[in-house]
Amino acid sequence: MTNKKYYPTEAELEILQVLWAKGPSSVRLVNGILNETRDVGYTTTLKIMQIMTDKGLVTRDTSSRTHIYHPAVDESVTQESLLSNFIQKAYRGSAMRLVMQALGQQKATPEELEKLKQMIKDMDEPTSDQ
Amino acid sequence: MTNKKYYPTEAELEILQVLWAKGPSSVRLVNGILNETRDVGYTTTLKIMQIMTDKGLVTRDTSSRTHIYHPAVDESVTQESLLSNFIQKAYRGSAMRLVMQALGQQKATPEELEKLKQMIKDMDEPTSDQ
DNA sequence: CTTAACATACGACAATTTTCGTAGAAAATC
DNA sequence: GATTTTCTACGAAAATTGTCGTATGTTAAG
Repeated sequence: MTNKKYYPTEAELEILQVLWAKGPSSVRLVNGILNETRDVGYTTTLKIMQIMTDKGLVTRDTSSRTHIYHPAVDESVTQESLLSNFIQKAYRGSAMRLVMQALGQQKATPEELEKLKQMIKDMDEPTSDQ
Repeated sequence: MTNKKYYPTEAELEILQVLWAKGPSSVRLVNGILNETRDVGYTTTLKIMQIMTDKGLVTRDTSSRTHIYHPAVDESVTQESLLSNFIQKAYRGSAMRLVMQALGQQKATPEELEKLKQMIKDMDEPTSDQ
């Protein structure tokens, strides 16, 4: 069932994170990494990755016996899509409120702060305005 | 089953949003508001609110026939808890990346921008540091 | 008083997601 | 070449969440 647009489920997202971080990988490798943080059976991971193939979230190279899975959706695009859904559900659409809370929750590196300042400056003085 | 700490599910969160916005309310009122945006049966809403009572997400005044439900968890606390979970799941813990994307996604009012600048200033020059 | 409207309780079904056992083929090891 | 290991495929159970029908009682209307 290709074509439709899917939100990854939680387990699927976990797998996508691995693929985004490590690049194209086998089921065994992905399962190994998942098991660093929690117990998951090998066939469980396999099954979910097969489902993800059906959904079009990943593609796979089946030319050798051990299939190699590639992420088929972009990390940023997926994150933004999940984010806008999350903002709706948890913050009734107020992205700013989320930003404030997120800022309060974590320390930023000097580089990040610099980038932040720049973004805010840009929002403050719109370059393409009339 | 009181005592344990629960993440509200999506449907539960929707109901909490109503209670946070409108204050203590009856099932009928909550269901009415939910039906402004989607179809939900009355007993569906009732059932979920009963479950929420068991979980301790709401309390209820049963002194009159029509029970009045009160939110039992704080909006900000709940949001922050959901947020930190979301940052883990979707951003591998990088709150800053989420902030950047959220900022790019929405316009801010001048007041919000001002508050943002202030927050960043505070992060930049920690007041209580040695 | 009888009937209709409205409330809660509860059980069970449905949909979605996660889990894993088992079968069978291919590869590696002994 | 026999055995063990390592794959994929697949079906089906388990867990979670959302849905609603039905029973039953209470209040309001006729």
